[in-house]
Amino acid sequence: MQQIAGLDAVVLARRLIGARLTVRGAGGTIIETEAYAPDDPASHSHRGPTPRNASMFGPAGHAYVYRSYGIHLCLNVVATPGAAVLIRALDPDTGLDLMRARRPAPPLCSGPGRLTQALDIRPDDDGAAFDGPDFGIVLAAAVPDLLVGPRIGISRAQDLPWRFGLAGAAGLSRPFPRARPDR
DNA sequence: CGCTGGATGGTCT
DNA sequence: GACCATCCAGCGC
Repeated sequence: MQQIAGLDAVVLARRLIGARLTVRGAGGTIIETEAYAPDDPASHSHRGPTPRNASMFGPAGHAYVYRSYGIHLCLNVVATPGAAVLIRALDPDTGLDLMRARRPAPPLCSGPGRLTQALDIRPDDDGAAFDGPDFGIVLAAAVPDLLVGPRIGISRAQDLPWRFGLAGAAGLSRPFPRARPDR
């Protein structure tokens, strides 16, 4: 995808807030992301390429899909080699019936595991292009007000403020500690 | 509200 | 054998 190719993971994580994500006819507005960098101890790419994280070292603008806690899948957008952005929450507005059928109990898309279930992300989506037939991303026309905070659910590099949210959005996976918008 | 523990499986030490 | 980029139900306040 031309607009996001080559962007640093932190820059991309910020730019994806407010963007529109669609997967096979379902989707909505991205309201929460996290950045993972190559030299980042919390990143799967930290120790170099492996079979699991191979797509993190593949083309930018493609998906990195991995299984989390043996149960859930998580969806990332590859940034630079070894760097990716985790999509943590969506404000769903398209294909709501599809999503509700896949996830009977709300919330639909508040959390990385929940949104992959609602969007019917599958393990073989790993490596798929976001400008391909199944996935689409359209960046926001204007830069929205962002919330910034530490990443969720990690045990290392907990101090890095690499979690981003859309200010005022309902449906964040968790509140941001910091009350004030970043800009 | 908050906290705790179980589910569940691949990856890495 | 340990460790998770998670979610949910159950319990106590």
